[in-house]
Amino acid sequence: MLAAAIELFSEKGYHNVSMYEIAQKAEFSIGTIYKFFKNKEGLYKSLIVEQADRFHDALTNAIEETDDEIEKLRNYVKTKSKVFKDNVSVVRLYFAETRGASFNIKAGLDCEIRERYGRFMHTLALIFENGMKNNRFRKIGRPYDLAVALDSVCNGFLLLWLESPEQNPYPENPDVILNIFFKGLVDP
Amino acid sequence: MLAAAIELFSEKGYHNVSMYEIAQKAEFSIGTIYKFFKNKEGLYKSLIVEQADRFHDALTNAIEETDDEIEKLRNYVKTKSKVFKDNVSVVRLYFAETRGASFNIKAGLDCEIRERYGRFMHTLALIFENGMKNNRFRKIGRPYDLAVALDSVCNGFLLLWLESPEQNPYPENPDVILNIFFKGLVDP
DNA sequence: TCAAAATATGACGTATCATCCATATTATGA
DNA sequence: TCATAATATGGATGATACGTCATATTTTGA
Repeated sequence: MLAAAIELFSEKGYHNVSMYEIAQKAEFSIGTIYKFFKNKEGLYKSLIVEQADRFHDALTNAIEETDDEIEKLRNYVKTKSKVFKDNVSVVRLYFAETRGASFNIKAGLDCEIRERYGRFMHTLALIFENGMKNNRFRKIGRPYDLAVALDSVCNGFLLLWLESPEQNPYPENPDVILNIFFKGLVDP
Repeated sequence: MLAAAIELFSEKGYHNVSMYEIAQKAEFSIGTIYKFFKNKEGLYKSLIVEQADRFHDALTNAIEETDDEIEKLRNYVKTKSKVFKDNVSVVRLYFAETRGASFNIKAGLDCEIRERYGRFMHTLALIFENGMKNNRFRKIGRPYDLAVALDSVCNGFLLLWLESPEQNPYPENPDVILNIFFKGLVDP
């Protein structure tokens, strides 16, 4: 049932999907949906929160797999790629909620998702902070700024890939993305 | 009239704004709106395209103001900040259309806006390409990738700033962003 | 086997809106 | 000044869709 809703919301957007459509696709009746969810908004909300948590959990696990800061970042980029590629339809919704301005639901959802996203960003920032403390990284910016920057770049590439996967492949090698940060553009 | 629509769409989203509301705010009657625009979708479309063009024109001009590649990038970052700060409500819509998955309109608009965005991204990529040709920049990645990366980072910071302007100020100094690219994170 | 509980159904009440168009208002210019 | 053109208005209309609930179906267990 959630799967049907995800696919439809992802394809047409919250306001362009009717409960009738969802019921059809899920092979349930409308009434049954209302047994599981308070209303349409509740369905969407629980769907988004569940999926966002899945993403963040996977990313957090990837980071914690090793102690080496550079390897952590590599794992992060790789996992982000993998998880997103395996969940294309969810990614569209995830981006709509975390990156773009989501107008799907009047208010309230944004806060919850954004808060979780913010917490994860702090986890990411910690890698840069530690890397700077033990001199693996040069102090070229605030750790949180670097975390935002890295995540933004990954999202940028993922967005291109979403638009036209064959024309804009998400780099297989995480270093294509990381080198933008690791190697300076101008000579030191 | 466009101003009223922008504000409402930006605040509540396409589907949560009625023509009645727009008419009220614009101090016109509903019928008059239909004299100027074919329908609600037409209103939104012309509004978005016009604003996106304004943004891209301003950014293109900023880039063309100087011949120095580094200075071009500085102008880009600075102008992006300025234009966006002066048009907060529009930015939300612009992001929804170019960054997040826009579900406001069934189809067609995406293409037009995205295409313009893509064209601009090529302009930006040209700076990196030229900079590499004349050895101002090291060849740390494909020019187009670097353009996407820089734009994504700016967008990332702008998004934070949109969420809570006082807690996450968009860096006054463009080098805070550019140094992420200019200076390598790890020792060469 | 069958009655009672649990669950599923989908037609319907109600509300909202986009859009149209008959009418009213304003502008023009002779 | 007034007839005619141009423009503005907002109530009427029809379509869509959420959420309910009386009814139907299935499951349970005695």
